[in-house]
Amino acid sequence: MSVQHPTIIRVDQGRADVGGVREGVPMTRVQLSRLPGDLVLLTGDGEEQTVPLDDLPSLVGEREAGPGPAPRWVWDDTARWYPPLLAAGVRVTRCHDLRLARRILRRAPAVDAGLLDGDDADRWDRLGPAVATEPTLFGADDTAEHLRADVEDARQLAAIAASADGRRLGLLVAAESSGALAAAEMTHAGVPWRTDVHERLLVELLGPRPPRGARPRLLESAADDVRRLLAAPGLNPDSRPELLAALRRAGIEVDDTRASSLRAVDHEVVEPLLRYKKLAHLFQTNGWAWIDEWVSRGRFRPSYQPAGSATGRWSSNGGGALSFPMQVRSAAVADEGWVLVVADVAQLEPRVLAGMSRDTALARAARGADLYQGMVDDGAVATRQDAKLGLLGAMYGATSGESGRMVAGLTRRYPAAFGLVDEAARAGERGQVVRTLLGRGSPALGASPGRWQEGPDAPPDDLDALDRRRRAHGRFTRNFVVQGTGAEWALCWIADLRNRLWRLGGAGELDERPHLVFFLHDEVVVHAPAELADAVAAEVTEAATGAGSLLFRDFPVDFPLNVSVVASYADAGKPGT
DNA sequence: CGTACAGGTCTA
DNA sequence: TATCTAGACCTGTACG
Repeated sequence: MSVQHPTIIRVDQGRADVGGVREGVPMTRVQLSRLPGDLVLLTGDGEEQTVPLDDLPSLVGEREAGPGPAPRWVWDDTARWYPPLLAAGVRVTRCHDLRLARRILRRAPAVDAGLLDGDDADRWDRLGPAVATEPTLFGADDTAEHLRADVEDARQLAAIAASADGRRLGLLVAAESSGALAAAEMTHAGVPWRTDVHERLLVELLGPRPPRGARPRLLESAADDVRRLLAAPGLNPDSRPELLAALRRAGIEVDDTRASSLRAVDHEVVEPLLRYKKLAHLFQTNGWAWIDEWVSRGRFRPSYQPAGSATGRWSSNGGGALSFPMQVRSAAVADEGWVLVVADVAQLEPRVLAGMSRDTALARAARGADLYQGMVDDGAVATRQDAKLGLLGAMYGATSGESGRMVAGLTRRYPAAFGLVDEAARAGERGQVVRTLLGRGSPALGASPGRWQEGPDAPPDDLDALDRRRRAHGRFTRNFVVQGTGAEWALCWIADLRNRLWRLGGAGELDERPHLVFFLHDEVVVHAPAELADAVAAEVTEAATGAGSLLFRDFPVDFPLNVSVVASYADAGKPGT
């Protein structure tokens, strides 16, 4: 029934091990399909087997333990299958996430979409991400019931094999699937969190925890100061109209109540008002209620959604992992005898741009720890700040101002790199699809999840609006190729790192060994026994090198890391980008 | 009454 | 002469 394709990803340099695929060793694929009545259908190697859902963890655990190589588990959604396995203490080496892979293949320009048609194709297309819930073996949610993983797997493998971009798409799908494993594992393990430290911080800044619905004491006193200085006794500072009116009455002319606008005003109310806003934000987004909801058993467990944004970057739908505020990072503290190894890539996207455009001049500037300084040393720009402005302008599509002027000058110096983003922008303006290095396609012009996407009044009839829209889409596609390829680099990085950490030692479960606890675009946090700190730091660095050679093969681009070994996340050194 | 949006603040 | 990318999430307010 199942079609066997040896999906071997050749790794040309380094020993990066993205999908857990070792060179030359064909992997056995085992497809898991949910059947009615709490049953699971296992297929693969031409065999079929039906087992009760409850038996799955032990079955998977045995295959993972050996003696032979662990299979690649093929399932509809990692977020649906993996949390229960983790809860049962079972770690999986490799998988193929059919939902994520299908989204990639559906949009990939290099894939023949017809090869993805067939039984239940529309249901596969509509499959949304499983919501992270309690790690029980499936709830009442049966949206994926009856979907045959083996049938879909065969379609996807055929589509990849037939594509001119097959090697790259194969790598992308493997990396994406590994990322999904890492995401589930990070939510499972969680960031070590000292609630007592967090609460002490809250009490210090806000006062004791107030009863439900009330403001904490120091927040209320900031509000009182504002009311007094504006002579507005009943003012609710949370209400924009009220606040704006009160400011005007006091002779303060501002168009909005943003902190940056207020800072420009010379008036004694500014200080308490800014203080109020800062404290209110802390109270509302990372206060006691946040602890209640997102911290359990000493761990902060945000939920990640791999490829949640169009570019392939992860998004988050709970816990706010994407805006993990600096202010409370001091509560992220390693366990006794353990450390946090925090690593982030310096200037990821400019480096990725140098690699994908094979711009030798920019790659030369990227040699070393500071790409912007490299551009200065190269004589391309006068200052580091100019280099940064120019590069960011090129990647974001700046046309005016200081940034826009820098772009013009740098285009002559780095024609390949700047030409690549320019071409992506022009393609987007023409309404064409662009792709990342590994072949992820951008959403079509009308289909972007924007505010105007559909409805009878969708196409603006005036030409100005239409033109603005096309240019905005051009800026989007311009950024898409770089941000998306950056996301692919990061995916390869954590996929490889995840396996390196597992091999690093220990015999226990995932959270008894060095393991990933946090990932955010270009930064990772590993929780590890103190005596393994140096080894972890080395693996993090080697994984970064491996990711570079996976993406750019023989074209040399440096990806230097800032690595800190710390007790508390707040102590991690973060040199500016 | 519930939902949608606007405006704000945080992140890379 | 001008807003230069991608997100989450909170509140108050307008709307159906």
